[in-house]
Amino acid sequence: MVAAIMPAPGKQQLRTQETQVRLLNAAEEVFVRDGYEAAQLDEIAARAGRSKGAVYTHFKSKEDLFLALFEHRTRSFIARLMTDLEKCANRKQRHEVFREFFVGLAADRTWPILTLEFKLFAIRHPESKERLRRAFEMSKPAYDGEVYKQMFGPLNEEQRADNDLALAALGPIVTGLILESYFEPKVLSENGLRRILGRIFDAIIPAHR
Amino acid sequence: MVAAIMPAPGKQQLRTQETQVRLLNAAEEVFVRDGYEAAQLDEIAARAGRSKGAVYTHFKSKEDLFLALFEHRTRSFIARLMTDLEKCANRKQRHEVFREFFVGLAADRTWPILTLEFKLFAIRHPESKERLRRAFEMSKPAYDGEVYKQMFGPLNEEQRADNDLALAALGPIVTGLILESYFEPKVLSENGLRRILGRIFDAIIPAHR
Amino acid sequence: MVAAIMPAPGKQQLRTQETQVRLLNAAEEVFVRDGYEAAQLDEIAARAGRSKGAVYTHFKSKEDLFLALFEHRTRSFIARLMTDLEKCANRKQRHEVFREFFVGLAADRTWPILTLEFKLFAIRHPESKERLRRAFEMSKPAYDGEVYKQMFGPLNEEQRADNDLALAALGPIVTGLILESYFEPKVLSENGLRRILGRIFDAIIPAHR
Amino acid sequence: MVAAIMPAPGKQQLRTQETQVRLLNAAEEVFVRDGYEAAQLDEIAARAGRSKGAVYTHFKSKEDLFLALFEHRTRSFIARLMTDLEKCANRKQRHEVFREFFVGLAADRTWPILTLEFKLFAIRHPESKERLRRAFEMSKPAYDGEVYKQMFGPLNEEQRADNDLALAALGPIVTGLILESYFEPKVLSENGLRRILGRIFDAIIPAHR
DNA sequence: GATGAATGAGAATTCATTCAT
DNA sequence: CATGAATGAATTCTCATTCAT
Repeated sequence: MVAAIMPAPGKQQLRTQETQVRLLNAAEEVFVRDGYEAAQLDEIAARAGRSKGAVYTHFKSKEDLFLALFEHRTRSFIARLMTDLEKCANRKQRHEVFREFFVGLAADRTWPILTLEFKLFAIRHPESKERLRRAFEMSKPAYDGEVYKQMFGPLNEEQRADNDLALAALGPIVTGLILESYFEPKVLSENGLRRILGRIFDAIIPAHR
Repeated sequence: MVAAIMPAPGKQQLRTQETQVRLLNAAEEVFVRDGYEAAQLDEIAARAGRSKGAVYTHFKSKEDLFLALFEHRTRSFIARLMTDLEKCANRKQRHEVFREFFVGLAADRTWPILTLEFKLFAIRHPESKERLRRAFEMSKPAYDGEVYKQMFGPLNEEQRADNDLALAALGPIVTGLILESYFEPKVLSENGLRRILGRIFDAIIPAHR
Repeated sequence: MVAAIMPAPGKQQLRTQETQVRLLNAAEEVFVRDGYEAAQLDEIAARAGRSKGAVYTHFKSKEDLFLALFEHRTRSFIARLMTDLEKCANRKQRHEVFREFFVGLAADRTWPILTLEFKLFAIRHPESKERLRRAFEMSKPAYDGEVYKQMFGPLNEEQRADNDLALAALGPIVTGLILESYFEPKVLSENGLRRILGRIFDAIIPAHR
Repeated sequence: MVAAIMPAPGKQQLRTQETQVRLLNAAEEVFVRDGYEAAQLDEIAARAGRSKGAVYTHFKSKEDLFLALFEHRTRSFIARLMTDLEKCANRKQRHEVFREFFVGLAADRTWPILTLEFKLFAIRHPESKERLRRAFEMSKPAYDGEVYKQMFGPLNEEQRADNDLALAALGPIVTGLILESYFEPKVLSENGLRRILGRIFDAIIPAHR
């Protein structure tokens, strides 16, 4: 949409854009693998096929890169979820799709671990509060407004509170379990993970009534 | 009982012991607050009222201190759980106590976050595999042998597998949720946390039959 | 000649090169004055008019800087000797020049002490064997091949062995005596040093036949 | 002789003395192997079967231990040489014994390397001048007075200067060559070392006239 | 005299960040 | 826009030295 009102990008701009994308992808790999603190800009740049300096052309600092990455991925994540939900014809289907979306998070640790790193960062860097808050707001819209109503129907106050609590718990539960499955794959295989996630989902998210 | 066969500790030994305890306590505070990477030995020493060098009298390195801390706390954790369970008269009580123990983890983020840091460390430092494995083994005995049988009664193979899966999931779930409640206390209050933990426990751990 | 086929070096490259040279010169001063262990990168950097970090841009470690310095100086040393020898018209002149080269080492302690430090380092850091060996090989070519024959003429096996022994002894003898003359300049003045070096040379290196 | 005027040492004193000896022996090993700077009091103490603290009961500092060691070994060295020389019946024999003593230094690197370390230390620690001077004086008496005359006979001024020069050179030459033979044993074997030392001795020390 | 816990002044090294080219 | 040399603050770890026991 932004592109629509802009002139076709020149070669320079394409390169710039490509660099951004490469840097973000490389950053994701490295931040997820090593954690925010241990991640080195050097390596991120190298993986992106760029030099350290290029990072600073595009991002103000390590922190900026990290937060930009999180914002970017959050946008995609939400967009994906919304797209999936919008395709649904009725509440039952939406419930089904949402459940599968949740259980399906077991398949790739990238997003959950990135989220984990982000929250640890947020807790430990209260200085950056403002931007963190904004980044975080971004991850919520799915639960507000129309979509919400369409998924859960009309709820009284208590039901609504319960539901919100459960929704807030879903992400963190995946994150905790993904980490565990990565730590002890034998005990918590991807399949086991899916099974337990399903059970939990069914226990805390009220089925389509 | 150990003390009975040992000579009264001299002043030297008392001081040594006190230093150890102080260092471990300080380390816990700092590692939990800042994470392994960002934690500074400097501050740990200062909080313990000792000099940087003293840390190295007692621990080989930052990593050694971290792992020693985890081992120490794991021992206490398991011991506490076992003690609680041993006081129980029957299976029903044991189930009750275990449930409360689990839900009660919501009260203090120290242990869950320490566990989280440990697992992140383990995943990211495969070099230390051997010691990590041993540290981790330490956290399991509660689920083996007598106690296990006394808690869950005789189980067929499938039930046993299911149960083990659920048990393995409990800790990570608390960790994920504690982190979230710390990150967004308004959405996930301690009380909300307890409620949702209870619901999850009941959903995945078979009730007393 | 090399310059002829290379593009004129940019300012960047010039500065880089200058930094290298400055660092090596500073390193030489400090390593020779203080010895490998006591030498501080801090001071080397300061003397070179650069920051500590700059050392690490050019060298992997203190050890790397030290060995690079030795390699560099060895190359110069050998090149100087070879140049001197190549100018000679006949064996007698070569013998003369070689003798003067040897005796002339008395004039500056830098090279002999650097050699001394290198050998002490080599003996005490067997881990670095491979690089040490290579560095050392570099100091030998003068004694092989053409030049050798041109200097000493045809030798039978025993003569050759004797000659090699004597050649191997020359350097260490200078080193030992330079150190002594530095330690006790009154007893072993530069002049005395030259005199005794001459006598030793004449005793162990067969004169022009 | 000192013992003669002292009461028989009590057990305490014996232990004290043993500790001293053990510490000096351990110090010698470690200083020779690692050099002054890299030598660790910890290891010296451990090798002596004592604790770090014990070193400080007997010596004021690392430097003190090092210098005490050098003084001690110098005394022994001189004593050994003097004893050997005193047994001789005539000048020719003395010359012979002295030559063998010199050449025989090839057999053990301990003393030459200790001397080397001492001289490097002296050059690099001019603060300790006074004590260093005294330690060094200790190593000269053999060349003064009676023994000297008995060895070399009456010399005119020039001969005397020449002789002193040569004598001053002997030690440093051994040191340089020992180090080399340790660095490159294949090129400079112990035997080669002896041969070359012999040649040099004969070239610079006037034969018995 | 001997011990070893504790100190604390460094040392090497790392790495985010800057900036001239 | 991209590079990478240079910076320098920060951090872990070392080790001679002290001192209460």
